[in-house]
Amino acid sequence: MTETRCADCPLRPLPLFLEHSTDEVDLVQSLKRREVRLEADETLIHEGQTDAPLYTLREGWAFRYKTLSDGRRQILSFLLAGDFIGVQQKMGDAAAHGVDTLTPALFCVFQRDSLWELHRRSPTMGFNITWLTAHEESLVDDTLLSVGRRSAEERIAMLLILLFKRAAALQKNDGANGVPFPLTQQHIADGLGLSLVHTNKTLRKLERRGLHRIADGRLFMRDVKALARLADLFGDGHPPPRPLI
Amino acid sequence: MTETRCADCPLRPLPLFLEHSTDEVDLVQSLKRREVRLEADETLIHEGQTDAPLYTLREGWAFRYKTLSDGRRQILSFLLAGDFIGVQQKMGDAAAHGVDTLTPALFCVFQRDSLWELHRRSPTMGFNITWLTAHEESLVDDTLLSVGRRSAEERIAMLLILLFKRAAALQKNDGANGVPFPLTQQHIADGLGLSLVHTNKTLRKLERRGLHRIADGRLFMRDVKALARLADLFGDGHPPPRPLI
DNA sequence: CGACAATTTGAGGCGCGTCAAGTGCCGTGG
DNA sequence: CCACGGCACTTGACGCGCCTCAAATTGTCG
Repeated sequence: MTETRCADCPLRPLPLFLEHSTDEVDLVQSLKRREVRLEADETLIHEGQTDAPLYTLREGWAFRYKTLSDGRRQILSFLLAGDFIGVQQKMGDAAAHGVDTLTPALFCVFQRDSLWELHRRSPTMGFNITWLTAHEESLVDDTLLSVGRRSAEERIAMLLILLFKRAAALQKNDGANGVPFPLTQQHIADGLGLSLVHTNKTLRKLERRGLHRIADGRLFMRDVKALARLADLFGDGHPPPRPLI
Repeated sequence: MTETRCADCPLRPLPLFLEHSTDEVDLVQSLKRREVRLEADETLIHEGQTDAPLYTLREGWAFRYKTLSDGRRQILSFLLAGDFIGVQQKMGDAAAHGVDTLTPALFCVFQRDSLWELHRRSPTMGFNITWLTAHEESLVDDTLLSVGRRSAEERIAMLLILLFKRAAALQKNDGANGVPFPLTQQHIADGLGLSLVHTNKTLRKLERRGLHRIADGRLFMRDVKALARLADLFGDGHPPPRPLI
């Protein structure tokens, strides 16, 4: 099976992504080692694994998570095409979190020290990476605000809005026909610090009120205004990220 | 009042911090604009403020937070000497979170675009910054796990351990005589997604069990083992960060 | 000594967790 | 073809952890 060259990366044309010089693309190409393809519900990085490489997510959905020793799990963030994976742990260090797929997914693999190489050979790309990393943190900040201070209804409204925006930005039609939504209610619960049962009851309540609809693995927004009001979003949440490549 | 030169920065000798070439220190010095000194309970960055500069925290304690429109507040992370502030927002963007002081504090101020300048002129420092940023995120990850999945007792045990370690790393004596602890119970509550009242009751329970003691603005660890067991820390939590300069 | 903030404690209630069952939708195999 | 098991989703009953309300206590500073 032949691998995609970075120059032909299907993500590049998306309006979301930055333009890069051919030099920059060549640099990234030279650092890329291989690709990995996983099915849904497989794990890319085990919690506590050492020396995990760096990845970018090319296709599909995944998520980062941590678990306590008795099995309680917290999902830290959801990963969509274009996201960066694994910057968090310093070389030689144990991974602080696991990464599992939600759908079949394709990852580009980079050696751990190519992070340094990238900085050295292209400060521009290096700068973009720190910005991307900072943006990732601000997503976690948002989730922390939700989990710490929002009610179950508010948390779910927030999650739906944010995921819808991110997913819609990756497709042509701006989500008018809904967006793919591969999460189970268990994932939603673990992402929001709720129990499965309460998540179900709250989702149904919002759906019965006509705020949204989830069916056949797709999410449809029925009343974004009402959801945004619930989530206490004044403006429009976050501007979309501008990932590398 | 005369300002400290970076070469004489009192933080540099601490074992926690990386060594840097004189070139690197000179570079940082050239980017530094000025210093700001605040009292306790003042705000350095307002939520939603645009074009906030970059800061490093030289002395004192502070914290990052977000609030909902009805006043509910979530503290995202606590800031100690050596921490970096403000990488999160892209230039020209509104600050996604506020920053307040807990104690009198001293900040070094950098222009917003010196982040780019630093990357361009010293890839090494640029690399360190992305790593620092990633480390900051992993702290937030930890808090998110606590707030989402730990009980009140467990959350407080976790917070005490982590703050104790960070504070102890900044002083000579390894915390045998306690460490400074300027948080009020309201700060603890807002950092852990708890109410003030419940925070108080839980703190007292742990204190009566002899696990810790807070008095006169200092924190003493009485039974770290028990606290670590409560917090479900197998190893020793996180390795200390290696900030710039 | 009075004002005010931080801490402490009690009483009562609600949101969300846990337990338990049931439904619907597959995919597999007899 | 239907029986079957498994998984996601759904719903009800009940209990507990944490929230809210209220008030007292302590310490600090003018």
